[in-house]
Amino acid sequence: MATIRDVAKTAGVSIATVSRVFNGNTAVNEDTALQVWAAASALDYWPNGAARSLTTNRTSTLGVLLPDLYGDFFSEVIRGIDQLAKREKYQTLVSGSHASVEDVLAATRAMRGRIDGLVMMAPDSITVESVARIRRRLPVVLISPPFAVDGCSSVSIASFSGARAAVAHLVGLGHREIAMVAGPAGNVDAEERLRGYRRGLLEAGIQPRDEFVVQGDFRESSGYAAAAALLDRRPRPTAVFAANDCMAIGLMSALGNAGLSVPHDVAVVGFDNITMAQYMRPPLTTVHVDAYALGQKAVRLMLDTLADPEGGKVTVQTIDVILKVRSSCGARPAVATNTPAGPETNQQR
Amino acid sequence: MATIRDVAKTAGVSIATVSRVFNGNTAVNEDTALQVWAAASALDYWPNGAARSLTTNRTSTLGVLLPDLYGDFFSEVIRGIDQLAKREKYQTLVSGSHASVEDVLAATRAMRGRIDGLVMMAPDSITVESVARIRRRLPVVLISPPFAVDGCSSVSIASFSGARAAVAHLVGLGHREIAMVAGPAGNVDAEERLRGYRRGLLEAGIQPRDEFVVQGDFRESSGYAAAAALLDRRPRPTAVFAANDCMAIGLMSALGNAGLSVPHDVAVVGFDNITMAQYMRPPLTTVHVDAYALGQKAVRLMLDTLADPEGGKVTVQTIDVILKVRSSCGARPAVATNTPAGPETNQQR
DNA sequence: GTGCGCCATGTAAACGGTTTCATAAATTCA
DNA sequence: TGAATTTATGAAACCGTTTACATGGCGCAC
Repeated sequence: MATIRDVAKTAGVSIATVSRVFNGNTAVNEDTALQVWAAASALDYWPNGAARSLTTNRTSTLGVLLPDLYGDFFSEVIRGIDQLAKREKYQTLVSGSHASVEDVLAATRAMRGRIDGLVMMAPDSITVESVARIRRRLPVVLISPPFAVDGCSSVSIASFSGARAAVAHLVGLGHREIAMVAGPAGNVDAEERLRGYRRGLLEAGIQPRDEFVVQGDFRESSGYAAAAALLDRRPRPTAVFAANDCMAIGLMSALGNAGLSVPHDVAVVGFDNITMAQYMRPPLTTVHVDAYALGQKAVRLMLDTLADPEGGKVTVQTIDVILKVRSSCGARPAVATNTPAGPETNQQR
Repeated sequence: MATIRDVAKTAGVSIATVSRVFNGNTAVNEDTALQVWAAASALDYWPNGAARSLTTNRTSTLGVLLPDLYGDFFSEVIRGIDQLAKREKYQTLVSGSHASVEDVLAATRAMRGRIDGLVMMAPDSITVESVARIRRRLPVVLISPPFAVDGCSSVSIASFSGARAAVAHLVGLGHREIAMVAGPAGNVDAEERLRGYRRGLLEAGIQPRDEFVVQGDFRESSGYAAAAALLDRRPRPTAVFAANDCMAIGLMSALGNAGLSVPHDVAVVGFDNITMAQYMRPPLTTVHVDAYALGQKAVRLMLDTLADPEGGKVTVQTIDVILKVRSSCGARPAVATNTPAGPETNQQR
């Protein structure tokens, strides 16, 4: 493995000159530079990243911490992060499945000295204190955080307004008995969506009932299970809003098995607009979340923080969501035409 | 930011002792160690990764290069990689969207000194020479490579046998006019699946016809477009094998729009078994590829390579695939019962 | 009681770069 | 032509670790 010294010797210059050629900020004689390039190329030399970050105190790497790497949603977030980071000449050190606070702290410790900043979607159980502690050593940007942290920019999903819009839409279609499959307790977005659901009802002059809210965990199986509970309720709900698409899909599956037709017997609305949503029969009406933009915005905020060291400028952003009306809510005929190719998806492989 | 020197001073020992405490391989007096831990914790100290890798020449980081980060398939590969890497105390430096050889070389350059090994799914246009050049400085494990490279272990998908099985299954259902929507030229898996398709036909005593093969690009829109071409053929195919699920989905969509029923008028079989496949109506018969296992195996091979430095033991593995029969092929009634919750999926959020 | 070995610890030299500062050569200007 | 300035380069310090080697104290056998 050739080092800067080897290149210097081959090119007949000092290591300082080689360094200057590779960094390009200080003037170097053109001929000299050419010789250095030639030597470097002959030896297949490229500066060692670790050594470089040791002196410069910069790594050109962003840490990314996610609770999971599973499924459409996170996959898109990562893609957004990776793409912008790459464009800005940053690498991404990714780590998934951090269930506990201890996990998160261990992961950030392991990253110490390897990253310039941390983009984090923390587990629900995270505490302000832990994040503040990480923030003391590193710029941190939070995705969908349960609380504000001094010095941390963050980007959230407009869960509240999305849920409210979903409910308002159902109300507009004539529904009064609207149930909800909620997400896991402690999860910010789950709670915001629940809050939005209640607000939506109130705004329509409908009193929310506790027995119309069934607790789920964002997974399909919990949506499936929720159906049984909801079908027992009297009066029986004529519409169900699920806190995410996976649960909505499980719910629809269970409703179908119970011999009920969606949306005729029960209307269903989800949240997230994962790729699958449009392929359901009937296609799922849902609240669209641009996960790719979410990832991109997080990186953008990180770059801002990095550019303005200790500037203390903290930005709190929200990703807007929009109701994507398909057939599962009954607004359009249940027998939908097949989606034409292209417009809604272009997944590869 | 506290350094090892600060800790040494606070604990009243030398930096060597602190280092020993943190590495735990050399004996240190228990009381001394306790003092060091106390000092470290008080100062919130943890060894700087860059400095450490500079001396040890190890980074505990694996580089991951993928052509894209989009969709179910890659998302699962990454998850498999991340999970095993994490368990083995490695971090993962991920980079997606590398379309050209130049891109790949630039990415590996940028990773120099930051990773111990590289797990790579190279773009189709990659050359043996480029990979060999990377291999000269780093352990490399290839995913689905178009060729063997000296010193590189690799893991491939059993595309050939999967395709053959898919065709055999269609033949078994009585089909003789079986068409194919092929993947992009130059892609190994696409070509292997085409080869398997042809072999499957020959084994059934059917002469493959070139006009029954329509070129696609793995994207849904190309599957959609392929339908028109195939419906013009005389005799008209009674079954179509698509080189991946996305194209199969596009194809089904187009067939539906053309007023044809799947599987009654045309049977369809895909490849990959992406999450969506089971939700199609009719649910898509496809060749299941365990992308998660693919990622895991790649890391396992990398760990082997790393453990046996210059041992030269090169392993070439294949991920077995298995035909997942659902309804789109006509083997089961097209009016499928809805999937019960859980068994086939458990996606979160 | 002397010598030997072992254990715990400290000293200092790497590791591969960047960057400050000094210096020599080349250029400008009066 | 000589001083002043600019330009190109080199020498050396430094970044935060690990680790080979040195050292000193202590227990043990003879």
